Amino acid sequence: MCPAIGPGTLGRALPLPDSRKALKALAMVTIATWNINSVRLRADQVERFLREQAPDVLCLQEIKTQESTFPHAVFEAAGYAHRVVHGQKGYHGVATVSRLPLREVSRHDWQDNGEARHVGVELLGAGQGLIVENVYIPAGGDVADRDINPKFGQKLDFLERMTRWADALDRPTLIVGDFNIAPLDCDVYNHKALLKVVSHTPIEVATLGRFRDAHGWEDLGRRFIPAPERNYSWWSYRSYWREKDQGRRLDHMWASPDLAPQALGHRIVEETRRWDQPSDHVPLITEFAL
DNA sequence: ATGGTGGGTAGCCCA
Repeated sequence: MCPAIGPGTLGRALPLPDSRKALKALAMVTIATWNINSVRLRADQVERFLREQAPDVLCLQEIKTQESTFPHAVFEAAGYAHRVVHGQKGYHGVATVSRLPLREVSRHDWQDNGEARHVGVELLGAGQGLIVENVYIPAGGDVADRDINPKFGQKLDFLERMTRWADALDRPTLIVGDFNIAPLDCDVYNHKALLKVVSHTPIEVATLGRFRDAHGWEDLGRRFIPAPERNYSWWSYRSYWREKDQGRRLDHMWASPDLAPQALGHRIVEETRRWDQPSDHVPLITEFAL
């Protein structure tokens, strides 16, 4: 008779799931974000960006169109066969396009007003299981007082709702997009001059800080380009601001604590701001080993 | 320091 082999003994001798995980090659995945300010007007610029930079995933904000008029053919021809579009006619709108398979997992409306400002996806191929949240936080109007300017209050409320949501997240997550807030003193060209300017007011910075702390997000832009190095992502269209390099860091890529160690590099593609008829924002790209 | 730009849309709204 063969000696009995207990299943527990066998299990300890061959911990198969862990072994397979350790042997699996890491996938290099690059993810980009760009407020494009009309994807139809600048479809050729997006195509050029994809050709020159070749990110695996691109998160777009301010596409300014609905799903039915999104320039799908341009992305299809460029090899971005996987697309999730949360659009609306004329305003706002976000889309995530990818060379890797993905599926939509969230389509939040943090203001309950129908504005299309957030879409989340899960990667299914390389980088399988990673959640990529693509968000376009409201600009907030001109006056930093919610009693005078309801849009400013809506911006803060949007962030508070995202904060309660982020507190409960339990999967590796990257959140990217146009946050419309420059949080650090060195994220604007003149900290003191912008303290009362929407995008850099102390209450916005504090509210964004609570969102960060709710999940322990790591600001990849400042991990790879440490303060106080210049790190702008947006310049006004007005020529005298551009000429003086009066920019702000409004666009961000933040990693959850379990994802952050897998980020290998990060850069700003500032040259797009010098193309003809550019977006007022430039793209950011992060490379991960997943 | 400045909406004195730029986009969408259709008689202004949004950034």
